[in-house]
Amino acid sequence: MSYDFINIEEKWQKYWSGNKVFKAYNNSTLPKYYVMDMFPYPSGAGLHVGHPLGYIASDIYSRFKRHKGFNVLHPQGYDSFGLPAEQYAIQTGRHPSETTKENILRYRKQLDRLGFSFDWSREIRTSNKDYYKWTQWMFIKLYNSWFDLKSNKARSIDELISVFEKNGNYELSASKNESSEEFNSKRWNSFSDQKKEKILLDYRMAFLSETEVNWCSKLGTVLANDEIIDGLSERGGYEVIRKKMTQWSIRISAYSDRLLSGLNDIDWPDPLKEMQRNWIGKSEGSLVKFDILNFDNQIEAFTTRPDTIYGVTFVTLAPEHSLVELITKGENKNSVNNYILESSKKTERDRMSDVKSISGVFTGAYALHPLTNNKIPIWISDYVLAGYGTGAVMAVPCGDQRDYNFANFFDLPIVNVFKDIDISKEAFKEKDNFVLTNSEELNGLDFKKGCLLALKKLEKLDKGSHEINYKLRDAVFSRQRYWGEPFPVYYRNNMPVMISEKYLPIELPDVDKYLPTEDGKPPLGNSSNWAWDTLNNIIVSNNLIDNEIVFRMELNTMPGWAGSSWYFNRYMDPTNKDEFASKKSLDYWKEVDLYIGGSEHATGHLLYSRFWQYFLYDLGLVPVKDYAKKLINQGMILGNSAFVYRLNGTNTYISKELINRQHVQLIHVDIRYVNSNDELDLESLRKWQPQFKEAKFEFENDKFFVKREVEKMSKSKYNVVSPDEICEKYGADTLRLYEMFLGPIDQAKPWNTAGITGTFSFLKKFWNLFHENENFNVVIDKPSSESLKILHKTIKKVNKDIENFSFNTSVSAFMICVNSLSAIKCNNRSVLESLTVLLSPFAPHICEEIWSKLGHKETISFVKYPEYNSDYIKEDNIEYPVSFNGKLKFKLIQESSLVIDQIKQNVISDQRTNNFLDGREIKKIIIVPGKIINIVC
RNA sequence: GCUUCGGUGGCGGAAUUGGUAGACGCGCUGGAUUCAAAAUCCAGUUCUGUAAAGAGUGUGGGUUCGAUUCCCACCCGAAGUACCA
Repeated sequence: MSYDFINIEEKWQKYWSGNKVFKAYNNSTLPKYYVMDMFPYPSGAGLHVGHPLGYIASDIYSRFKRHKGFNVLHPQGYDSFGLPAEQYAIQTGRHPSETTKENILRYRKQLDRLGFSFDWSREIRTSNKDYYKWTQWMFIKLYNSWFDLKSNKARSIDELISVFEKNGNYELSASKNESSEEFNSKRWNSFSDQKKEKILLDYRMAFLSETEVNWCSKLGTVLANDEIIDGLSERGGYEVIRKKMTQWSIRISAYSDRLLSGLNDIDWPDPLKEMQRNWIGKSEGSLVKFDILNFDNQIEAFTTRPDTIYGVTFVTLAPEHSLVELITKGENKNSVNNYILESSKKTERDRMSDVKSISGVFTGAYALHPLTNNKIPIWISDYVLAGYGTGAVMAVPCGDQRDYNFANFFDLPIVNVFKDIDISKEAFKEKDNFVLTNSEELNGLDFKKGCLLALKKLEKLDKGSHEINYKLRDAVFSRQRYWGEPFPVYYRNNMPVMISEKYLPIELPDVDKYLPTEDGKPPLGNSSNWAWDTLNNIIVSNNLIDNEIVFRMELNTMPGWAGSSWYFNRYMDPTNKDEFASKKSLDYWKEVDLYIGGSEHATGHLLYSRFWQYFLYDLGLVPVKDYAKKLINQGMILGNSAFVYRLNGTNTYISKELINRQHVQLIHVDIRYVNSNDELDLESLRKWQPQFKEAKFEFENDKFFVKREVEKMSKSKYNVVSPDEICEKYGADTLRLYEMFLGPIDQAKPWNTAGITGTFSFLKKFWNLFHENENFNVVIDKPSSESLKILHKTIKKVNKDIENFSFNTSVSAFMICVNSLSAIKCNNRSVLESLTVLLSPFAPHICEEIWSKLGHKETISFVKYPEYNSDYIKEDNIEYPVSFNGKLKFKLIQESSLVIDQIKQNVISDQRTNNFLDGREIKKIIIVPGKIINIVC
């Protein structure tokens, strides 16, 4: 009987889903374990072999935990709102919900084929109204909250209102938008409702404000910072400019500190934590206040180097700084305005590529040095970023290279505050190896002491304060797109009003066109039924808008990260109609124990979702702060692209070695037409694309070779390998094993189909262990000690490897095990049974088949996982000396204690140790519990 | 520039706290089986050398009886980030 993987896999996949084998229950006496994958975006292209890598790893771990007696939750769903579906809708006119459904169906089919143990009864889709109802609900919660800096948590807006009513906002310490207005309770109570609303909006966790946004006109929408790469849009690579727009934002910056310190408590990969730390960008320093000559206003500048305060020779403002207009005087007005205009025209990309050129203009105004009262000029320059710190810099040319360059370029004075340090060529940027000079009372101090004293002086004069600054910006939450969650918001008197939770979900309306309207309104502006009737509490026709009962709705939709920021909680109770998840289910599952996904989400989804969970936690809606205890980033599987060389301007292609400095272009060709020797099948190529039909080819030795290169797998590069082809040819079990065998889970690695024969023949050998001459043949006898040794070595290694997520080495261990067992022709039932259970997380179909052939009725998935017994392995007790330092150390292979005489004998008979002993006598033997033996001589 | 991670055969990659470097797989070579091929099985495969032997984990130093592993300097690669004051 040969290994018929096609039938076996089909049979068991049917069995598993038919019997709901992997359904997880919210009440169980078993300990819980929650394994989650980052849910996919169902794109039109389908899966390639790179996609399932993480799913296979998480599936192995889930199955392993099931064997270990855990109640495992292993769900899957779809992040189904998003731009690609909408782009497709724009091009074809088909409704995104239609194409999304199709794509999901195809994804599901492909996933099912790999034998995953997902509990599909818990599937969720972010674009389902039953789901986004709760996304909208949470948005309302954000809107109705403010952030209290004293208790460092989000609180209900009602509490803020009562604070205002009692004390005004003088004593309040809250995270808010820049608004200078201060009021006492009396004034607050005298404000109109609209005015109150306006003020409250500055404090809400979700707020509307005019902010500078990244506008991508090609995509017709704003983008978050993490959606921009090298100044171009991540999707499409289009130009992005800065633009002021009224937008919803989420006050994620309030959580900077907690998001940063929370990293210490979670088991996430270090590089990823580091990325989040950089993105949050904490820096500690001082806020320095500069009076302005002839004005009442002050310029606040953030600096990390208050010790160099005496080196300040000018102040630079960002062109967008709010004081620029006020302080610019007559003759400077023109040049300043021109400069502002020009820098606002620059795209992100221009600004970035323009880093080296120096530009700026003098405002004509002067600031006063806070300690010396010297007059120092105020300049503007776009090297100062409006979005960071206060948008103002106290320029210290001697200590900062940009200030240095700027001062030299515009011939501004430079004061050297570093004793005996040469700054004639460049600024001195170090924080060590200097003492201060030219700095009055700071003279002779180093960085640390200088900072302390400078700050103390500034504080005394009320000219400065200690300040911590973060790079993390509030997240823009509006998208001018169709395929996203609608806001549960209508506008009354131009102020946003939340629709009551009772009437959720606010369903996405149908539109004819998915592009923004011509007057720049988002696509929802194309809907004729997008108004809110406050009497009946329903969506009605736009014609009925009277601004008394019927009001216009918010036209923007939420960004992609809204739905993905809390989905892990929904899996716990996915069909709940009354809550996003019941308290009982939340308390039972608590958090994700293992989360697997790509590191490309480090500063997007993985930061937003942490924030979102913190927020829910503050409101007492979830029981844990951080939702994922452990996270693993799977590396990408790369494609092995093939190229042909085309002579420039011709339709002639030349084989790889014939280039000889001719001018050529590289053209991707489909890797299916290239064999493992990089030879191209020209006949198939000619049929593939018309340009090759009549093309000329120059051969070397009658063969045509292509150039190979490893790059990302993508349809457009013609290097995609589909899991379906592999399943057809070798089966899902082989694919699963091979993907794990390819290398460490977290490393990027190129796909190479040729290598798969190794894991395929391993499975055949495994199958043959149970079969002899076409018959299933295992015997019940006493297992040989040799077979037990082989088995238990493997059990030990595999258990350890799975716990360490070192799946590639456990596959190796299986291969060694099967080879060794077949070498000694072992067909002992108990040994092979244990091996089958051991292998089943990796190759579930074949193991399930064999399990049933062994006469078991239950599915293999819940059988107790084999544990190793050291008694079977013990043998060579001493390996070799470990270290020699007056003492000799021996490493033991087994923990079992040893007879001292045996050690002595071994030591003396071993030639290597004999050399070390050099004739000396063994005085004392110390056995250390940690497997090490010290021999003193 | 800064931060982080990495550099081991023809290739993907193994190697516990420093202890026989190259497990396992691919590829390659030879052999068996076959009319032949596929498949399968056996043997070999770091490099130099016929061999004996020697060299060898990016480079150069150091610690150590012993270094892929620890320390210092440098080179190269990948990822992230960047007028961040």
